[in-house]
Amino acid sequence: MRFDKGHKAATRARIVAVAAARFRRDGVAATGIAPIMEEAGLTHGGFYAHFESKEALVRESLDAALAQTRRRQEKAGEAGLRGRLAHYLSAAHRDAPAQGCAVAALVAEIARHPEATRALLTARLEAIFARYESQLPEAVPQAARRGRAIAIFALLLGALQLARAATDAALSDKILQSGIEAAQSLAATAD
Amino acid sequence: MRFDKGHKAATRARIVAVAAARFRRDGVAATGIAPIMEEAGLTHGGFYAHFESKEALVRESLDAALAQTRRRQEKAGEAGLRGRLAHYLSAAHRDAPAQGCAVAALVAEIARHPEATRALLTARLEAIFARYESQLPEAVPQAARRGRAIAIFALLLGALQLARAATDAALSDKILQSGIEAAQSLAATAD
DNA sequence: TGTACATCAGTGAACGCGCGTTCACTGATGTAC
DNA sequence: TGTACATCAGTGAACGCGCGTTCACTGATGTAC
Repeated sequence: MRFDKGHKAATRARIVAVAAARFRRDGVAATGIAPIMEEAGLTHGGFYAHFESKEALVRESLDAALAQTRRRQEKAGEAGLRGRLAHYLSAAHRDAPAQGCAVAALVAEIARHPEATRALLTARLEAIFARYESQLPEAVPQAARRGRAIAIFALLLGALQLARAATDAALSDKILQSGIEAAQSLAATAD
Repeated sequence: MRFDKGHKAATRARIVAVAAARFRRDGVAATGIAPIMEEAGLTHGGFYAHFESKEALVRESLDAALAQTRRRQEKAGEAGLRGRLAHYLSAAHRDAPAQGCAVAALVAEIARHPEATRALLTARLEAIFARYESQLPEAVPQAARRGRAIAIFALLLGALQLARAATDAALSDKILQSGIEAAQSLAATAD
């Protein structure tokens, strides 16, 4: 069969979207090419017409996932850093890893991936840090801003992971809440 | 052949030690039974005389890894919380995940594991939080102590993961340093 | 207008490989008689 | 003291399965003549 112009690009985008969700939900190593292609409505043989390797798909879908959550975070962050923190450490975010922050879901696994994938993540991290930094109150002095932004993001990411792993619901909620409070404290402290 | 009394227990401990290192270094999903057994000097067929399943080994080695690093952290923490933070976010810890904190290496992956494994991790997290809480300065009021301890650990864990993923050495060092400073700030703030 | 051919996204079978798990067997030693 | 047997940690081959990757092929449409 012959296809519409733009058909292949649409298929490719569908594969990336499926992969972005499944990698975050199940991890990269635990997710096969065949199940991804099947969920995209295709047979697995066609994969290599779109991507050079599984690792190339990892990079594409990591990028897509981060762009997706960035848009959502920007919206939540319109009301300031406080809204951004509450959004990141919400029960909804904890309970929907497939649609959530790819850094929280995959950073430890990607640290073991090839240089190219780690380099892409590093570039995206720089942008994330810059966004958090720009929302810090003016009272935080220039020299401390970048470090503070990094620490706040590390805290959010760690707390989200802990909250996801905990089997005790009360503890999980407590972790989220403690994370928000501590992040606010870090943002507000001037020294 | 017949073996010494205690031989089987020694073999079992060797398997657990190898697994504890490899799981932290490569992740659970990316580590096979056969390579673990081979590194322990055995053939893979004997595995099920020692463990009910791979998942049982995951639990045993998670426990062993946490007990090992706990001992090391206790030593670093003798000089107080400050020593503990510096030890956790040291370049040495970042560069040796196989011998480091199992929570930082595996929490996201374990969040996707069966209930029994997550429950074990949850119990160990409670103990970790309690240890951090006990080292907070007395100035931190009672009602805030537990949340503060949780947030500090989340911050350390997130910063260590970010530092491990970053390909830029200067950024990686900056992440560690920012984590230490922010954790100290969280520990010291009384409000 | 009608025929022949080129295009190319997707199919489906196959490649070698490692996975977790099972199981019949080995063989050195200890125990029973 | 000497023989027969029980023990059991570890071996090695095999199970079915899914992995990432390759490739000859399909078949509907567009283009050339």
